[in-house]
Amino acid sequence: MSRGPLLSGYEPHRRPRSPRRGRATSTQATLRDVADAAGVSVTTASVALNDVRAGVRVSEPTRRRVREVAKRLEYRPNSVARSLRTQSTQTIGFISDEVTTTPFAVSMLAAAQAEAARHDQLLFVLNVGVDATPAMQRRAVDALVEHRVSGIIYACMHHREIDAPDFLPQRTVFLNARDVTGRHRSIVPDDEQGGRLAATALVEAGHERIGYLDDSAGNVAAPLRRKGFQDVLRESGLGRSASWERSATPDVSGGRDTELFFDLPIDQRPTGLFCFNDRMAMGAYQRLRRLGLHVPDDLSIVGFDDQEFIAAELDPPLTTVRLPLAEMGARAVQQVLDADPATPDEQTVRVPCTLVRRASVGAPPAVLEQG
Amino acid sequence: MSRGPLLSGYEPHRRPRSPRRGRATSTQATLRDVADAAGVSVTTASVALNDVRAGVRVSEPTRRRVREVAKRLEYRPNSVARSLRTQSTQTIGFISDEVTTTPFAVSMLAAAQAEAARHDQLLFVLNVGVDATPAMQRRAVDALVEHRVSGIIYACMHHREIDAPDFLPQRTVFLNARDVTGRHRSIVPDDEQGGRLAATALVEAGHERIGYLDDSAGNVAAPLRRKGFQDVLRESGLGRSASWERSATPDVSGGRDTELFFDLPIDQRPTGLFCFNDRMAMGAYQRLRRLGLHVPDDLSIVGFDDQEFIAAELDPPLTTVRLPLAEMGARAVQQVLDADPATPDEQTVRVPCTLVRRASVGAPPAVLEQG
DNA sequence: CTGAAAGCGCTTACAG
DNA sequence: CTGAAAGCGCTTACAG
Repeated sequence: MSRGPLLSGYEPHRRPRSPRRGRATSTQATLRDVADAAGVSVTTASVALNDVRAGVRVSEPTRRRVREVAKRLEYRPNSVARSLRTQSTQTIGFISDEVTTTPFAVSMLAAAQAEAARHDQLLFVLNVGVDATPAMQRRAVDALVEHRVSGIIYACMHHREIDAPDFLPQRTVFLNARDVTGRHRSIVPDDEQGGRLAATALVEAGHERIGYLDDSAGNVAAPLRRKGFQDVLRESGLGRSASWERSATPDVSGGRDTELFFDLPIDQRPTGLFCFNDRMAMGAYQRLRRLGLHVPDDLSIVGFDDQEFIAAELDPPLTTVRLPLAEMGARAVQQVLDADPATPDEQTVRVPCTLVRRASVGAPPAVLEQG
Repeated sequence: MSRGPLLSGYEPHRRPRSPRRGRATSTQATLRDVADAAGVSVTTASVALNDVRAGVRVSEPTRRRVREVAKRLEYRPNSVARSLRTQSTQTIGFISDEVTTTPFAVSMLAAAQAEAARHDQLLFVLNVGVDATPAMQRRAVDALVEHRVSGIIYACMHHREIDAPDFLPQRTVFLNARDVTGRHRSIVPDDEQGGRLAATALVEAGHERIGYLDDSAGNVAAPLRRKGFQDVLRESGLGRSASWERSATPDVSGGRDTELFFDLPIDQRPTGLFCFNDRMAMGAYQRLRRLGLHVPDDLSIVGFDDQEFIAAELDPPLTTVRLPLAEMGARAVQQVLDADPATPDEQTVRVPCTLVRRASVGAPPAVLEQG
């Protein structure tokens, strides 16, 4: 029954309505077109194509015929009509606080989209700046609500805490941000556990004096990472010294321009350093280089983020903690689609980080061992 | 007329239909709800809210009343219904060949979304891998077509040439890719002009022997950049030598592991180097460093891409050519929305690159001048 | 197994 | 200036 390609002749429409129908150009075939061409009712065509109660609702030959016609006419169901009828668009809104703008956290988006596709959902992606006014945010949310998305994911580039505005629909989940009102579910990385990972990597390599280059910009991740880091040091019975801790802007210049501990007597300086993020670590590399020092011979370094094009490309490649951004993105979609609201104590999901071992961690300098 | 917040009482629905309507929870108000509460017909409510022929179609007092009620009920028009009726979803599909996955070209997406918002359009974002089979691509396109997007943007991470599959709707535009069938419009960066920019920067700094580290991976941008580069050298009356040209994989290792020209006699080596991209330039930095050489004192370097977190963060910061990704993304949306199909010779839009001057270009080493 | 009918929530001629 | 009616393209009781 292959009567040639695209839009070949079939029985003319019985439909008397629009005279515009020349069918010359590529008007999309409707379900009615299919039904007419197959000689069945629209009801039957619908059922046949959707396989509702397959085999019993519609006879197999009819089903086949409808499907063949649909194929021949290149029928594509109109999900707009379907959505209106079923009161369900297969659609999720993804609002981002710059994640689409900054390469940094884009894997959240990619993973969210992939997970959405797995559930036959499409993603509307909307970028509002970090500095968006409430009015701008509201406009973004409204656009999504008007399109009747089944839920909204509000994603942030950096782990943040947010006082959720009240114009957000019930079915909103925060991604890489925690809603402090507790009204919405939140998915965040487990920064504290990540900090533990970093410290552990250094401790296990034999370091006993470990410094920390902290963030001075007030990221909510900072105290968490620091806590995990310090807990491990304490549990390992290692000392701490205020002179081993520094803080700076969380970027390359922060890492490069911060004076480290090389003014300390050689037997009192840290032999390992944990940096709040990879960019600071990159800056620390640059500073060491200017000092004629080497990683990891003179100083072992652990970063945070496993940032693409940085961590793996540094010389030597950086050992770092990887944020579970992809998993977080996927989880966000699952949460949005998940019917039952989480119990209160499950409102915040913390996804664990992983350690990526590369070449920036080595044993402590031998000369210092005996110091 | 502020009768309290959300869903406060108004005249009960005359609508006898669904008994499900408890209105207890947050059911979205419909236009009919608004009309009932305002004591007008649905027609009038629609016209009042949409400002059709403002002032003449509906009296000002009526208009105001309807709007007040709409506000009180937190009415949000249902664009699904509107789309079905008007046969126009305000929606564009953005299919990406990994752009959402790789931080690299994400600004195309961000700019496209911003431009779309400017036209009251929402973007469906879909990521298909570079290695997606035709069947997978088709599924992505179908999903978009079923949602009746008004057009599709097919974005590629790297400048490519594509033989457009025939299942793409007419209104598709390629972004960062050229459709070789000529059936669709394409927006690409002007790599040749970018190559000219790079060469010019070096020539103007006084370099007379300029090397090129080319891409060996077959990127379509490579011959274009090389041509622009070489044209400028020729026009400047500078010589060329095969021994000044190398090619390697377009990443950090490619730049780092390629032997440059330091085996040549000092008065015959290039004093400037143009790298196919920033990552190769980053690799070249690393190699020079191992050789104990400095940028730009020993070698001036120009990259390509102005890649975030790399170009500006290198030590010294890299002079490079910036791809007009944001402008390209915005143009793509304009093209999709643009009713009149371009004339054949306008099928491909080439957007110019810009030079970003930083610190990796200096004068040629003095010692070599006299060579 | 099949079809006629209602209705999702809008917009837009059309008639008053 | 206002409203009743049709219809966008589907799905889904409901009745045969």
